[in-house]
Amino acid sequence: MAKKIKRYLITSALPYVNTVKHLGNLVSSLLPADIYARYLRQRGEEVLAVCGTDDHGTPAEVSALEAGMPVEEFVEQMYMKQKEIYEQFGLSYDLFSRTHTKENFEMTQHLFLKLYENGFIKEKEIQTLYCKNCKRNLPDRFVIGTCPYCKYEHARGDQCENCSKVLDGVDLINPKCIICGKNDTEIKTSKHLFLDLGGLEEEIKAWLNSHKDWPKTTLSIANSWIKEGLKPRCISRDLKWGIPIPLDGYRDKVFYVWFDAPIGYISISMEWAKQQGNPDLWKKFWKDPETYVVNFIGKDNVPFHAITFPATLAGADDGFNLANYIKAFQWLNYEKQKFSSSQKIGIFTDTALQLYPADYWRYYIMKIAPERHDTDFLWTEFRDSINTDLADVLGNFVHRTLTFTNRYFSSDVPPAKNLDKEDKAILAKMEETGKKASKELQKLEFQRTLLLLLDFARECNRYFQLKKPWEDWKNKKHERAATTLNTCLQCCRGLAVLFAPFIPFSAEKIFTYLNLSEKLGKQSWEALDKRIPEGHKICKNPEPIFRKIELEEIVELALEWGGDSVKEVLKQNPHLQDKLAKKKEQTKKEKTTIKKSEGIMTTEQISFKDFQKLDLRVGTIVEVEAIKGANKLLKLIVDIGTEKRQIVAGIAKRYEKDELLGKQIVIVCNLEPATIRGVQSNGMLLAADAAPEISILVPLRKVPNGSKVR
RNA sequence: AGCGCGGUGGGGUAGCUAGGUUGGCCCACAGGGCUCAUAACCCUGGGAUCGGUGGUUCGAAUCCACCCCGCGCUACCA
Repeated sequence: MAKKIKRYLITSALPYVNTVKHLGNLVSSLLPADIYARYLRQRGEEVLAVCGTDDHGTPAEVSALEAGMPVEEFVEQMYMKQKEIYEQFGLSYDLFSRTHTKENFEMTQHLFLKLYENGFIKEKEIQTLYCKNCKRNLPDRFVIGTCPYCKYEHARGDQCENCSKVLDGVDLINPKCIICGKNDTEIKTSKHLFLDLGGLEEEIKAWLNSHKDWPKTTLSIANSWIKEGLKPRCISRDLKWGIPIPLDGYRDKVFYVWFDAPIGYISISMEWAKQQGNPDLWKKFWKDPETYVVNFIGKDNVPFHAITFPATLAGADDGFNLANYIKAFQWLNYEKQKFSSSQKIGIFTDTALQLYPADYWRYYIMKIAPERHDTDFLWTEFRDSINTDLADVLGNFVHRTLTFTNRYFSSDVPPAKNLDKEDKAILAKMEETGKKASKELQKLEFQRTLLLLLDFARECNRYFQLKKPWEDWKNKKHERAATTLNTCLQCCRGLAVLFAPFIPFSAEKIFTYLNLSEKLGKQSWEALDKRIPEGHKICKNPEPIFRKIELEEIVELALEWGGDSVKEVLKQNPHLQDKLAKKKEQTKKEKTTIKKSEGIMTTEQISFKDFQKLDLRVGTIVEVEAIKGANKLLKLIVDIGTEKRQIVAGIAKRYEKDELLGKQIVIVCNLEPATIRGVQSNGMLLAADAAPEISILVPLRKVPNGSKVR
């Protein structure tokens, strides 16, 4: 931190292109980067803030296949969509681009060749799978099959999620292509390229050690990688979608997505420079050591920003700046659950904008930003924060000041004469808040900054209340009331300046109502001694800045999108119960329809004979036991009449021992045995999979154990 | 199982890496005030054995040990 800072380069983790992102993605990298950038620009600093979509990798290809579109087109569309959403959120990047650009191709290939020249690229022959039917190589998750270790049948080509053993696609028993679902594969041997992280370990270690002030999240994850020792990582893939490898013998391969993605930060800066008409402009941000580089990321991204990307730059040895600060955020949960794109849990950025103004989201999620540990998005807290902090405290102070000025001083900023102790105190508090908050934000402490700002807003209300200008007016002490209101108007201006990075749209509104012509984006927190001149006309018809959120609204939203935090609210507000019941029914219906249309129903018919192959029988659960080392699995002993069967079921998350004991269930008796987590499973129970809910099928009436099911 | 994070009044949290006046803040709750304002704002109050046990210390929410509970990760999901 001792270095001289001339300018700032700010990066947000590049959002992956295949889906619309949720609030969790927003809070961990996109939004804080914007707030920081806005704050610095207000201070008059030279700032370059870049971001863009991460376009390559197999998930994009899979999504494109599902959508029935060429990858290129699909990715282009998703890029446009995401870009538009972020603009609506007020994210003020100097450029929001993507990684599928000419610039990124060039820079990625350039850095790779440097690494190659410097001896940090290793070649190794490995075996990979190829689907003869699709005529496609099957790296990583393009293939599933049975795990050779635990016999789990849906192990992926990179790892078995059941026993967590790291796999190679060729290890899988009965490997299947996920595109065509067929086992028409063959093993191919080919050479691949590896980034020799081990050779760069000392350099990375030293760099990490020189940054003890980084968030604990960043350091602990990075250090655990170091502790395990850095192994070579494969950076090539037998795919078409990606950046081609510029090396003989590898020209039919592309770079693995994690290699080219962070290089996007550089290439997007280059694109920006071109747009500025000065193609070399990016160099002062990336190559001048007096630039301060900050990465904003979620905790999953730490290895790439604290290990592999710096290793890439260090190994290329081409004068690129490494990050000076890596701000890693933990997870934002949604109503105590994990945000999940695949399971559609949580609020997504496009939906959010349809529900409430961007500033509402910006404010609340930064207020609860997971800076030190995971936090929860709760509808009830969302409403409380918006209503209390924004509407009551901030918005209402501004509104009462403006209204008073309009009514009693015919919209003129009244003169301030003979400032007393309290007048001076509140103005001093404003300047002090600016300085203190500035210090916090320079340390990237977002929540602490916000608390300081809010504290000042409360102080403003306290001041108004204490000075009672309405009383002064009635008692003909007009001059005194004038001084109070003048002071309040100065505070309104200060509040707008202070809150601007967090809620830019609303801050701008305040400036408009104050009828100020100066640029809000240029007002430094550390220069809050500027004053609106006496006699300045303010806007005549100010509206409340923030509309409050009704209780009913969030109850409905929680019902629609899920959320337990409103349960307590409902208990206390029985009149909302009816609404709940009706809505619930409706949602249920909708959900069922969705499931039906979404679920892939097979069109392939089977004969009755085929069906008869299944030996389904009723049994009673007589024993239940947790399986050590597995948090989803239970070992069940089921009495099926002729014998007691041991089966393993992945239901531990939803079922307790007591709920299961003595219940009759249906099991598949002639399923081939499997060993799961070291425990034999001789059959499978039937249950409806409505993730995350699991509902076990039971016979409606009691029947003898062993009864056949058909 | 390993790793990470957490367990603070009814809810949400700060503090805890540098241990020391009455454990801070927001919401909710109770009482009061005010009426300029979006039924807002202001004041006062009740309420916590700081997950448990043991230890270090003159002194621990804060350090150490063990244990219990929750969550997450171990997958290129922020």
